[in-house]
Amino acid sequence: MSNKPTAAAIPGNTIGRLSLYRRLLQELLAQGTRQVYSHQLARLAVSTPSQVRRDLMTIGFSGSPRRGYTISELLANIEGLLARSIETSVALVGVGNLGRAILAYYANRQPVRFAAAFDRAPEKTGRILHGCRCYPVSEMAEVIAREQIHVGVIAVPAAEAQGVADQLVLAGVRGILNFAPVRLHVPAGLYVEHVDLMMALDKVAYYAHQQVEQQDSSR
Amino acid sequence: MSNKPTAAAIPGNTIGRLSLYRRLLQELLAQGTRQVYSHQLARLAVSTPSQVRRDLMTIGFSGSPRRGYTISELLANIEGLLARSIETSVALVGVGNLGRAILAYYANRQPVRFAAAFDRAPEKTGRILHGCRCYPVSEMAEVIAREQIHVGVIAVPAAEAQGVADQLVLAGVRGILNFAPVRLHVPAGLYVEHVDLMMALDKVAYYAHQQVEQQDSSR
DNA sequence: CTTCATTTGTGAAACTGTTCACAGTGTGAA
DNA sequence: TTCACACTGTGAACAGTTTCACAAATGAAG
Repeated sequence: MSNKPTAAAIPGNTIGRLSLYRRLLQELLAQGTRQVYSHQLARLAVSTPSQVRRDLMTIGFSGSPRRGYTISELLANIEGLLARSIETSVALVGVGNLGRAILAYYANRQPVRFAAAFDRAPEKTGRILHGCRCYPVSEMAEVIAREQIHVGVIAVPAAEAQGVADQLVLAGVRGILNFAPVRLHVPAGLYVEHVDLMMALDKVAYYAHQQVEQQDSSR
Repeated sequence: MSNKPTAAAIPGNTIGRLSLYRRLLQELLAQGTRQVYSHQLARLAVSTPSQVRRDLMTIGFSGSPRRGYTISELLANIEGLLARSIETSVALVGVGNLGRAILAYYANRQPVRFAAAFDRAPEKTGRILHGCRCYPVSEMAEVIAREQIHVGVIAVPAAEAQGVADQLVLAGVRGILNFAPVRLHVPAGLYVEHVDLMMALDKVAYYAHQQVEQQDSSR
């Protein structure tokens, strides 16, 4: 039986929170804490104890009553689950303002390796930024195959994003993180995560403004 | 009756999609299209016709059978709802790599006005970046009050984010867009949107890798 | 050894968001 | 003017997620 039943599909929200827990647990461990209760982790994550327990239950991790969860074990568990990221090499496409900021942001954070960057502009290629070599887009397929890259990060203008995505898919990438303000069409089964900055700001503006109105109307 | 019943709380997901529809509709209008069907908009948004119709129903907008939705009307409707953003001034805190990229990204996109930026480092203050003046953090309260800023964007290192959030709240901001990899604690009623780049990449890496495994196990 | 306080694990309820399916309707064609 | 079609609007089913509430387990204290 090579198929562990634990390996069922974990919902995206849960994966997101696990990523957060990992960071928090790393900090706690660095501070010398050994054990943690669901309510403590919940406070750090700005969540609820129930939610934390449910998430840990989802990944099949157990604590013990009265003692809580052993941080080192829990951390190992979560890292084993997610951060094959360690084994996952990533490619960045688009070395503009945003691309460079992304590179800087992820540089030297543990579980990520940017194995290559790509840009159309010749003056950007050939250099090494934050430990990541920049190639011309024409070499994308070749480099992605050679470096065993499974994830692509798109940080190009909206108009070029779909084309880049197509190239990435063709090159064999299995997941895409897209910063361009367009929805990407990809073959079924491929995973795409959109980070839509415009949408994010619109949401904040909407709710912030709504509050102002409620305040006004309650005079 | 000053309270329009339409003004009920619209769920965050819907607001997000409306933001997307707005962009798509703007493009369509620029191309000279006048009318659009739910299934067309759905294809552009990589969504479903049902979802589109439900969203427009949520904001109380009606089309007509066989004709679809009139783009100009729909756009006006959505903009009237969301993009009080036009009236909402925004402040950026943290003018590092990410902060500058954010500024560049939003600069000259219609419904956003970055009225001020703040940074601790003296060598960054006093300049004007992408049409946005940079002040020292000590002047935050004053500038935010003067410029009627209601939204703050946080792009500082994790360790400083909570402190900055507290200052923003104190200065009277009503919504926060947070790029720092920490969960912020704010008074109830204030809106916070987190853009967690680490989490986003973890999600992609997880699902991308899972795919690889499924492929392998199905030999 | 027993009791008590505390925390986990989890079935079930409640809630939220999405999709279905079809009645109703305006439109263009004849 | 009538007809048939292709669309919208929406109640209701469905799916997914979060929260509740409580039994079971554990360690500490007496």
